[in-house]
Amino acid sequence: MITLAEVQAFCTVARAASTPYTLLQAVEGITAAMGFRYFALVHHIDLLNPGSTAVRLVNYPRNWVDAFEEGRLYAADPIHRASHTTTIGFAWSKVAAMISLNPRDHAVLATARSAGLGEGFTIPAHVPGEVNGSCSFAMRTGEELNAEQLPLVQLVGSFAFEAARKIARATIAPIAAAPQLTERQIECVALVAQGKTDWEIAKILGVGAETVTQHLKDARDRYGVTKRTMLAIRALFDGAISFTDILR
Amino acid sequence: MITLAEVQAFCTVARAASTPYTLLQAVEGITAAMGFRYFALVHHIDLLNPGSTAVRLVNYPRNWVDAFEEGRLYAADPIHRASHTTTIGFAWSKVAAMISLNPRDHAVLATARSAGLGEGFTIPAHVPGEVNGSCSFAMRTGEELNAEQLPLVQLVGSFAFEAARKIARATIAPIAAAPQLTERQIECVALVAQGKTDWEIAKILGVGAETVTQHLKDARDRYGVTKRTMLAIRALFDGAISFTDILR
DNA sequence: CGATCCCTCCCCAGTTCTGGGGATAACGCA
DNA sequence: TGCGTTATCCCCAGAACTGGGGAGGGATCG
Repeated sequence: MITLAEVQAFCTVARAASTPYTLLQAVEGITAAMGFRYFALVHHIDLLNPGSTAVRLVNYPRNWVDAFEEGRLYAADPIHRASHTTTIGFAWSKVAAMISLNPRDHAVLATARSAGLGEGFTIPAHVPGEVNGSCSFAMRTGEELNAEQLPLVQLVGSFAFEAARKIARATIAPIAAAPQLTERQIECVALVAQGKTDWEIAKILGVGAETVTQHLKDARDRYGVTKRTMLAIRALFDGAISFTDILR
Repeated sequence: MITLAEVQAFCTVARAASTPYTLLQAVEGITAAMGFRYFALVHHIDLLNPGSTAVRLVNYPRNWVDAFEEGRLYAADPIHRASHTTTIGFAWSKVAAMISLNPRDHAVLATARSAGLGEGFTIPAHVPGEVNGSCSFAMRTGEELNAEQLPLVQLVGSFAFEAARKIARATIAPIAAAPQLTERQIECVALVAQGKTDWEIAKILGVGAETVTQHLKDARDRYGVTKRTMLAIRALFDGAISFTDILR
């Protein structure tokens, strides 16, 4: 049984880790200390740039990893799918109650079992605008989870993922400084992000359609982009608008 | 100083709570036990929107809540914005290092302080396809956080939010079940998010422009949207694409 | 006072999207 | 074998966007 003090120590180490290798060692250590055999700290795919900035620390059995990649299971993996429906960790044995499993899912789970993966616990990690991720810990086939310590396992998973995320993010070049939009421009951009046309935005704001067109023209200029889609995404990225503004 | 056992007890109670009131009482109790005075367990949505059934358990000072709603600060609240950039809890004093604060943000924070809200700690909660949420705990002005116990506070926040989410799930309309796009569709959407035209995307993918148009047509259909801007933002929100795919 | 910024409105030409309607071929699944 | 899904290509008409140009009024600031 792991203690809170050990978790806090791991937290400190993880937070200070500046390379994947440092973090990997820390995760290996705490995985064993928690009584687990395997871990997988991953972003759920990055189809466009595989490997580049995506988080990926795994010590699963080799034959399972191979099967996973060969079968392109990352998008369909039921554990990953289940992790997209919750904010806290869950035991793999509870997955059937979280999502509906199709025959293919059962096949995936069976393959995992035959590769030596037993019961596991997965902590989801989502940030709007980032590929979904998760941190999983697993036993060998036949061993049982210690339900008592699962809250601590969840903490470890959260800290581990955030540490990996920070390391991955550090490798990304900073984007150009965010220009300041005027209030009116922000209102227009927020409505653009909702898929409104210039005419609709004009009605909503109570001004002429040409005025809206002009505000968006100016806003595009400030960001140095030529498409309203890019405008919306840049504004979203630097916080000029938020998902909260857009989706209801 | 709260103990792990107390957190686990709260976890059990929260998990079993079936009404907002039961949960509210549990949260009130643990808030005090952790040495906090205030809590806010909320979905980040338009609070004034009538008929909204989102999570909302708050005991912040009355005058702050009023100012918050009157000024429609929920969308711009820097604490909420900061919570959209991380997977783990953070102290409010660290917000300036997480996002860039504009004059309006400083005004919001000043208003909060003058309403009696001191230092606080916020645990983000995001599920793909659902509105963002968070669980915050705050002290009175002048009191200090106990850094030692923040990991436990984070656990409490996570469990509390998930419990509230479960209670509200029956009544919350998800933004829409996140549809699964095909690989090709995702590639097209990612390039759309970069501001590329159909013709440019066609060149990049080495297919005809009509094919790209068709993929985007299909993708829009799956999300039930009519504009490519909305398509890009929805795909971004539920993790089909990410900012790192888009911005260099 | 002039300079600068913001909001408002207008015109125009060309490009790009969007929503209809088609079609063919490959693949896996039942 | 047939059925569904995916990827590829095609046509068209109308709506929407984009990048030029210009102009007036109000506010602020030095």
